[in-house]
Amino acid sequence: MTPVVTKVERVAGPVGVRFAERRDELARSALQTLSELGYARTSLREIAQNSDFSHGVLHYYFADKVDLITHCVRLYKNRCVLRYDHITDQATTAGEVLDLFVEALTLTLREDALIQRLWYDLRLQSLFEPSFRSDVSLIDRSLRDMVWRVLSRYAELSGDVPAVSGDTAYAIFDGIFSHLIMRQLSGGEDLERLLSRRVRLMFPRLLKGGEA
Amino acid sequence: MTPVVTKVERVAGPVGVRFAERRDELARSALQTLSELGYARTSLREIAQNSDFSHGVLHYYFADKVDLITHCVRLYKNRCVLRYDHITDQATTAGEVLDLFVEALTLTLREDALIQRLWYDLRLQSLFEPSFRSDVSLIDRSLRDMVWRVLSRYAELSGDVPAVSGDTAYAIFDGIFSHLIMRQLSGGEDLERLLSRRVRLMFPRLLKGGEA
DNA sequence: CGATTTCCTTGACAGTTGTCAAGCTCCGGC
DNA sequence: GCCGGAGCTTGACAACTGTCAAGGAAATCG
Repeated sequence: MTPVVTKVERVAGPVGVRFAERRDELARSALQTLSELGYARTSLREIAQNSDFSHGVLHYYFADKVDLITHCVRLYKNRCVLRYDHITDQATTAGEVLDLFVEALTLTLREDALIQRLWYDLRLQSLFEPSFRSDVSLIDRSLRDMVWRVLSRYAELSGDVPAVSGDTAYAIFDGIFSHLIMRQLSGGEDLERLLSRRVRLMFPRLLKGGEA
Repeated sequence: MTPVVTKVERVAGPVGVRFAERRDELARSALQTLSELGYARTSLREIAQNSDFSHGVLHYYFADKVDLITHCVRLYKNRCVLRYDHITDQATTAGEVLDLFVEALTLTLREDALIQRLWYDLRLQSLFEPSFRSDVSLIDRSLRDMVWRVLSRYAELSGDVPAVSGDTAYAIFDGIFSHLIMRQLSGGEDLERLLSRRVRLMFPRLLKGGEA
């Protein structure tokens, strides 16, 4: 649980900015705690305990629990999409697209497995708690678009055309990736190699390949 | 929440059997409540309220909450695998395998979406709560094997060979199916058609297709 | 029929939860 | 330098949680 107890220092800047920055800081801390314990097991008091503040602060900066978690989800989104943004711009060959995509996925698998698990958790919770739904489905769409951009670019540089829709492609890679995340968190080994193999195997199979 | 308040009637048979049957009955009722509210929002009292019994009974038949939910998961497994068992035996052509598989998936999408959502929920919870892990991963393996049997049979009847491992095939169809379940529960329309299209599109692409 | 086991209800417990209000501390402006 | 308010802590609340024990009802068996 790693309770980091540093000195609370008041940040500079106008009131509105300070408020927004504390919100972000608290949400980042909450994101950490949530990713370790999961939605069902995380209380506001636990979140506060793992931050530099006491539990009352959370209601000074957030209206209620839903407000906080919603803000966490929004924060996650920014971090998440960032890692995949450069791929389509930077790559000049189909192989390069694939390499960069695999590299980005590998990095996420290696370093952000807990956050990823939390994303799967919150996405599911949004099916029970409609308050989260709009924020979650916004992220979901942006992930789908990311996958679609990558696949489209890969197809384009291969002189081909995708054989599946963006939704389908996203669902497929989401399935492959989430299963590897789950295996990793269950103590699996050598999953980065599996990830690379599976993604590289699937990409060419998602193109039309000249056939009607 | 549909609280069904019927008369409690004592079942016949020897003590051991009666005990097991009450356990199943309570677990089935719990399964219903869990699938409506989700793991995080379901309490033992809520489960009891939606059954014909009072909340004390649960501790007469189950050691604790984990014991109950574990039993729920086991019950789910039996119901789940049943629907896909006949496919590989019954089908005599590749097209028939595909038809029966799509039909079974469609039925689950249409009638068991809530239970399916619960399965995804509990599978994720098992990543936080190791007590569930062994039961969950047992079901996960049996689902993977089911998908693998279907794909293998499809390949065999096509005079071909699968191009992907059982894990990969399961991950892909799990991704496709779970995304459709989520969309359905978010109020999506015409998803059975999408399901059929996507599964039929993917099957031939998961075969070697004569190439090395 | 009476006694005993089985089954179930009720009520209570200690702990936890989200929420909020009273009040403290300390910075920034007058 | 002092005062107002922003920022934070503390403590309290009602509701809810899993768990358990005492005891009643009902069926079974001698």
